[in-house]
Amino acid sequence: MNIGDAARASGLPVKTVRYYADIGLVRPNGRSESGYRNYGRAEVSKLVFARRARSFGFSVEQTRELLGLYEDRSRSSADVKRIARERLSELEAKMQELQALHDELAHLVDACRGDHRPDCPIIDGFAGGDVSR
Amino acid sequence: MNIGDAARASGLPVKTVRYYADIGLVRPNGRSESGYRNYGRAEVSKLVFARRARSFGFSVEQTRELLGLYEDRSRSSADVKRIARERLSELEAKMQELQALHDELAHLVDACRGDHRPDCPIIDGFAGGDVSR
DNA sequence: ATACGGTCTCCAGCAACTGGAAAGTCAATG
DNA sequence: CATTGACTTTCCAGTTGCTGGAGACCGTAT
Repeated sequence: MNIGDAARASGLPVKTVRYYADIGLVRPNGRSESGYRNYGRAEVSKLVFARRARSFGFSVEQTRELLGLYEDRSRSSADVKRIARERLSELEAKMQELQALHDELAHLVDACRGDHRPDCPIIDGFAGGDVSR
Repeated sequence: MNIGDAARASGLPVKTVRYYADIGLVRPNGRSESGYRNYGRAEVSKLVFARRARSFGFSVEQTRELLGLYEDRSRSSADVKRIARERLSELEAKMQELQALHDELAHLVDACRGDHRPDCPIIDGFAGGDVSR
């Protein structure tokens, strides 16, 4: 599997897959005779996982840590569990914020009549939003 | 309200609030005699909104567009509604992906015994993940 | 009056890509 | 078998969105 196929399969741009190979986040399986990077199923899974993690604001280093669990079978599973739990609670917080943003926008769309009057309530709706972190 | 208070209220670093002022994303209400930026309730709401939008991968320009709706009362509300709807469906897609990432991790934590054996199923769980964008 | 924390501007650096150039690879077609 | 065109390689520069630090000014409190 060449880089282009891996990119398509993982939903990442080729450039990014190459970049991840360069920084050692997701290394290819190996190289072909002519120097082409080879990717297999496992690598594509890691790329998908990385894409998801990155898209929710986990840094490359945090993503590397999670992917590290994938690789390092000598790590104790209690350790693995602890790290995964930490990330899980971060994810849950993120989900709440995402819900808040969604609801805010949905409410505003709802309240807006959708005609051509310039006093769309979307404008005023923002002011009352939740201010907590 | 000085920049520090606005930062605290919005959950953003002072540096970032200043940066947003510099690029005109969220401008302060005005300046004090001595040049201090002034922020009010409306500006803080915009900062919160901007923080949320940014934290879910909306670019500064997309965020600016959404905040622009807030400002530009001369824009037709149909236009406003259309843009907001587009963003809403993006948000819903993001929520699904976030749920998938969460479930993946939660399942793995569940399956992991949490003892010190090195063959924690978290490792194997990754390989079977969803590969769609 | 002096200490302190907050604020100002400016400038440099970082993270994570992203785009473009120049050259090599590979499969298919004339 | 030559050549076309898509794909890949490396390298390097540019972009986005902050982030840290220096040096100076502001504002309140002892």
